[in-house]
Amino acid sequence: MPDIKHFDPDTALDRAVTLFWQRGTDATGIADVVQATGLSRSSLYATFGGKAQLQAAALSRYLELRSRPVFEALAADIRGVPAIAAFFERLVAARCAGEHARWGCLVTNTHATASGGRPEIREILDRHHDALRMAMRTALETARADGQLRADLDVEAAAEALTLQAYAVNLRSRAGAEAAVLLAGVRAVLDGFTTTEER
Amino acid sequence: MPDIKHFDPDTALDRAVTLFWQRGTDATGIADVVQATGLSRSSLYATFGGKAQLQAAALSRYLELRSRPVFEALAADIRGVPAIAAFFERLVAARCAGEHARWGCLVTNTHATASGGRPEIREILDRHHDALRMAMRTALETARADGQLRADLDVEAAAEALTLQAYAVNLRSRAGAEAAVLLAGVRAVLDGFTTTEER
DNA sequence: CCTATCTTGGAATAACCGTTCCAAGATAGG
DNA sequence: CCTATCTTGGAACGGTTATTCCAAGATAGG
Repeated sequence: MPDIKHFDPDTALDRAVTLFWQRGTDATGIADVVQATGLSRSSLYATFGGKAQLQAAALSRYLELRSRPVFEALAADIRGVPAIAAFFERLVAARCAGEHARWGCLVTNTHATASGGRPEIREILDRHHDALRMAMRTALETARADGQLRADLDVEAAAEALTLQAYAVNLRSRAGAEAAVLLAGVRAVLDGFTTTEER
Repeated sequence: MPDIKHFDPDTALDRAVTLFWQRGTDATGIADVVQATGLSRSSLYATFGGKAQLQAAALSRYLELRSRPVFEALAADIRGVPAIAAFFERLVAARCAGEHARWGCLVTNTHATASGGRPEIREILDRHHDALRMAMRTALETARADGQLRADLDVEAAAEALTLQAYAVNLRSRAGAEAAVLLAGVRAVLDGFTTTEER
């Protein structure tokens, strides 16, 4: 009996993700979302229920659609250290050039915002952090099994360090940092983890 | 002949710094600054000239008063790698406990905000980045002269890497990261830079 | 003491924020 | 085709935003 939605919620959510990602969540108004999606305020509120929930949904969708696949590719890459290097090369490239250049990472950006303190948002930030850290750990363990790593390296700590390094790359790229500089920094960390023979 | 100011501009600016640092610049309204400083809107605008300029002044003051002294202490510390380790230990301690716990770093936070794109703000961010990187480089060169570093370490790249690591510590601490985890990550990076005999 | 000149307090303003509401429109089962 | 039920467009709302303005007050040189 009832009417059905005249639009695709996921498509609309993707538009919101783009806005929040590029301009910043706090700087993006509902009016901007209305204009970008083409749908009305009524439909927006009926579907997502307010800006806070829309932000949480957008952040979660960014994590699952933008971050997760890359993390899974890293964890599945059996090359070890070269897999991690490739991850960072593609990360830096995406952050400094192309369609999303200088946008940073929506999750990383959210860390510094006021909304980053809300429990529901915080939970997504932690989920993102754990996902990346675990992927790094898997890649490092593969590298260890292949004898690519220093014997005394703490894999757990190294995974955390690389995850932190990725956050900083996201952050600094938004402020215009050069790709070569970011890559050199990442490589310095990675080189410190590998065996002398590997270098 | 004219009247003089009935307040100390620097004291008022410090109050603004505290607000921007804790709550976030975008989330802090002029009304909040008025209340925290105790002075009126007229005096605020006559002295600082609008929120954008107030933000730039506050960010610059944070850099000179909060960051710069710590950077200079790092550069002046002749211990080398232990000096860098001490820098990070105090950083993590300050970010996770005490008066400013979970506030992050005002400069780091600003990277992710919309205002971080404005040229005047961007210039301060770069100034901060260069200051920390140079301090790291000086400490690393001291360490190198003392034979504490791996022979093939690129000091320039290592300084960038440590600077990036500091940003990530600032960022993640605001989201509630544990001090021990952050320290372990930092130590993993630092251990990778030192000679095997030092470990 | 007087007056030119700045500072100060606080009201006023216009734009914008997220959110709500309701009449009109669209849909699909009966 | 009819109708119950949801969706949609768009106006409206109260609150907050940064900013401006002006009369009243304070200051210090003459």
